[in-house]
Amino acid sequence: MTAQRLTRQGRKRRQQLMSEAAKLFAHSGYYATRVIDIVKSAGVAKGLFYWYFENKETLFREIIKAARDDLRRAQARAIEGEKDPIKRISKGIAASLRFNAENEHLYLLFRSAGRQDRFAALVEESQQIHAEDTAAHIAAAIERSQLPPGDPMLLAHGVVATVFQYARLSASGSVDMDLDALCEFVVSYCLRALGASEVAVARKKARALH
Amino acid sequence: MTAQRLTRQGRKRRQQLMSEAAKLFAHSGYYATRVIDIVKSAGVAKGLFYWYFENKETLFREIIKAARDDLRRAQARAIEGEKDPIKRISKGIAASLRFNAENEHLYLLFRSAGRQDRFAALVEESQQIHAEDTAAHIAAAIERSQLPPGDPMLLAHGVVATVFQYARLSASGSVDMDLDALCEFVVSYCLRALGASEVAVARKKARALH
Amino acid sequence: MTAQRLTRQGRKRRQQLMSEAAKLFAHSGYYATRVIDIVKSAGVAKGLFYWYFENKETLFREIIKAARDDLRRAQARAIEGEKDPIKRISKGIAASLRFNAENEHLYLLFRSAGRQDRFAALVEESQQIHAEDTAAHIAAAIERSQLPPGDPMLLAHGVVATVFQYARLSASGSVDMDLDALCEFVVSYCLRALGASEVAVARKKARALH
Amino acid sequence: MTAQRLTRQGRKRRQQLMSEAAKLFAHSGYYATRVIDIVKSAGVAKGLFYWYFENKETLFREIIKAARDDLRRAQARAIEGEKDPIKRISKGIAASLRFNAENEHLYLLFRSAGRQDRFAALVEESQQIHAEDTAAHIAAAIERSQLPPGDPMLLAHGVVATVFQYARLSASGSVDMDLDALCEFVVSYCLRALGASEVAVARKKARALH
DNA sequence: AATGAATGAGTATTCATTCAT
DNA sequence: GATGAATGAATACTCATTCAT
Repeated sequence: MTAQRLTRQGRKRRQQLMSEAAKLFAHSGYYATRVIDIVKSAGVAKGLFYWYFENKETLFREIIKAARDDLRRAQARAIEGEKDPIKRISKGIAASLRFNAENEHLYLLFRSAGRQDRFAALVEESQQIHAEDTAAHIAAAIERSQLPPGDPMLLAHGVVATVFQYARLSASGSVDMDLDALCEFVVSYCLRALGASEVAVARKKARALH
Repeated sequence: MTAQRLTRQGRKRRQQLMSEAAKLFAHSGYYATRVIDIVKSAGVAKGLFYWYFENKETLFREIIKAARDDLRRAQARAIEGEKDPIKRISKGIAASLRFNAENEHLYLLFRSAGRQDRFAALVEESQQIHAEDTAAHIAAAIERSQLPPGDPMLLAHGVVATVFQYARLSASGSVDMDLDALCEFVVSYCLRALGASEVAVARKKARALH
Repeated sequence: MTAQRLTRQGRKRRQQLMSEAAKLFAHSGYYATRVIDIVKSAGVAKGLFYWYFENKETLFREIIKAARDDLRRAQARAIEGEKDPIKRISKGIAASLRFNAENEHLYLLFRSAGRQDRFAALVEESQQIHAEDTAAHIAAAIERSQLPPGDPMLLAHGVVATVFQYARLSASGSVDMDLDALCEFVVSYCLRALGASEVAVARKKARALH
Repeated sequence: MTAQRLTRQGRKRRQQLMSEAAKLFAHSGYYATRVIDIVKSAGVAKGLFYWYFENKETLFREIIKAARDDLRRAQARAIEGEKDPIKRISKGIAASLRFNAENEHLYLLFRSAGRQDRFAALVEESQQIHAEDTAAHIAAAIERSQLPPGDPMLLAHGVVATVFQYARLSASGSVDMDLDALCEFVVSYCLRALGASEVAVARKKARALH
């Protein structure tokens, strides 16, 4: 591979290779997917791979990052315009679950990455970003007393783990709920965990006292 | 390797190899740990590995299962004699966190396994077993109205994911709480998620009405 | 190795490897010939072997089959245009002996194969094909009363064994006849065994009676 | 292994190992039969093998020689007391076929040996011995004008090959004759090949002329 | 005699990467 | 841009043989 300016056809080819690779990585994991599998499924010769990519590892990282950004964008779109922090959290959770359902292979890819020690840092970093996004909303909610006091980042990590766990269960077919029901379940599970219901009860009580 | 009768020395050697292997697998992962690394770190010849184990993969699985069983035993010991379902859940969570803290390398090993596609099923299975253990207590708690109604397995999966997430954060040094504080935090987080606090509030209210 | 389109150079290289391998297998046998010996004697890197062949065993089988077909072709060429069954048998026998004399290494290869249990079936099969070729001529000769009645396949096996035995003796230098004399000897030996001379005598007698 | 005087039990054990080894070698061939297979099927530990035998190869040779001698003895017994050379040839052929039928595993062993380049000489030598036995009778028959003139060794090789070929076919189940019929067929096939029938015809004619 | 432990040389095969055309 | 050829380091696993007890 050389630093390069690609023609239109070149960009297309590169894109094609990435997309085939993503599928294969998602399905079989990093080690089990050989360079030759990728080029074969794109119908080109082995040597061409190195025209477009530096090596297998770099390609993998690139794919992972792209997947992560896609997910982030999906969340941003879902939250857009929503001001209430609790609702932002809820919508973000639902968007994650939906994204995973719709892009199962990106999700699998992400999981597969997390399974390779070489990429653990990358995934850790992604989860961190994710957690930070969530933590911001939690902090805002705490600020407005919609949630009881607590460390936003710490709580956010719990939420992220929960969402991923249920996305996994859903993808593996272990849960036979429809997507809407699952979203509703996970959202309320997380809100309870964050203490939203206690606050609601307390508020009611407070209001009653007046 | 062949079916065999081991002498005391043999059992010792086998044990030694397993333990060296566990450390290496935990530290470097399955692929990066070569058979030769294992025997070298035990100070014996290559061929001896195959006297005791069928192959690298089988050994790895064996180690994973042993680790899983160790964790389970630790939980069982912690819960022993405790009748109250909610307390069983709480003690189980704390035991898991403690076990991970004390046996960091077994924990890392477990994670490493989850990262290899070849062993995904094994880890999945372990998580399932784990979730079932937890689900039993949740069901009992619901039965006694200590928790609001819900699908025990579904809820259990959320708990398991949460516990593992925080064990991970703690192991990676991302949380600077001491172990006791962490246990307390995770326990209350999970109980809230399961709805324990709502029930408590409801009960209080009920009692107040009389 | 993967299904592939070979360039001219590729076909040439593949051919070269096969031919080097054939020599080595013939000389040292299957087990004693290592993949590295083959590539070394072709002056290429180890990995290239697996670009052209699936593995050592497959290559060996391929070579054996090629040798068998070569022999068959040599026989076919020798018989071509000959109508008389007895002469077809005779020419076939002579052609086999000549082929073995001229392609001693293919012959040795063939023997080497017969010596490996893994390939016994392959050689058995070849002998069968061989015997069938011969049996067809024997049947025709019986039909025309050039040979006394008998089971053609059964008789053919005797002929095949005899021919191979003498080819072996000749190759090992145990017989100090020239090739022509050997051919003559073996042909008449086999024809006698098939009963050709009795028939000839009977015919003479019959003619004498008229 | 050390030069040794064995106790009664020792001789028994050694015999047992040889017999198990013979079966395994016959069934799977030299390379495919591992030392461990031998000791296992005798129910003893690996190390014991080297108490009784120098190594695998030596054992194999020993077994081969024993098998060859058994066959020779069987032939000698069959011929014993028979004075007529032609009948000695016939009885020898029949005895060989019968021996192979009755001791299929020794026969297979012998074949297996012939298939290994390391033992080719051993088998060649055995065939030579065999051929010499037969050649002696052929020479005697020629002497008495029971067979037409010819090189006895050369002819004997043809007979040996034929006998082995049919023994093989019979063992592999390719011929569905009973043993007696097969003996009769092979005997007359060989006698024809040696020219016995021509001589008989010539004699008849000669007698007629008087 | 007998056992099970230990050795280590030997070999096939894989696969990312580079090269020549 | 594209192809197929070529490289070679890396690694799991086998098995005859020897050793200590």
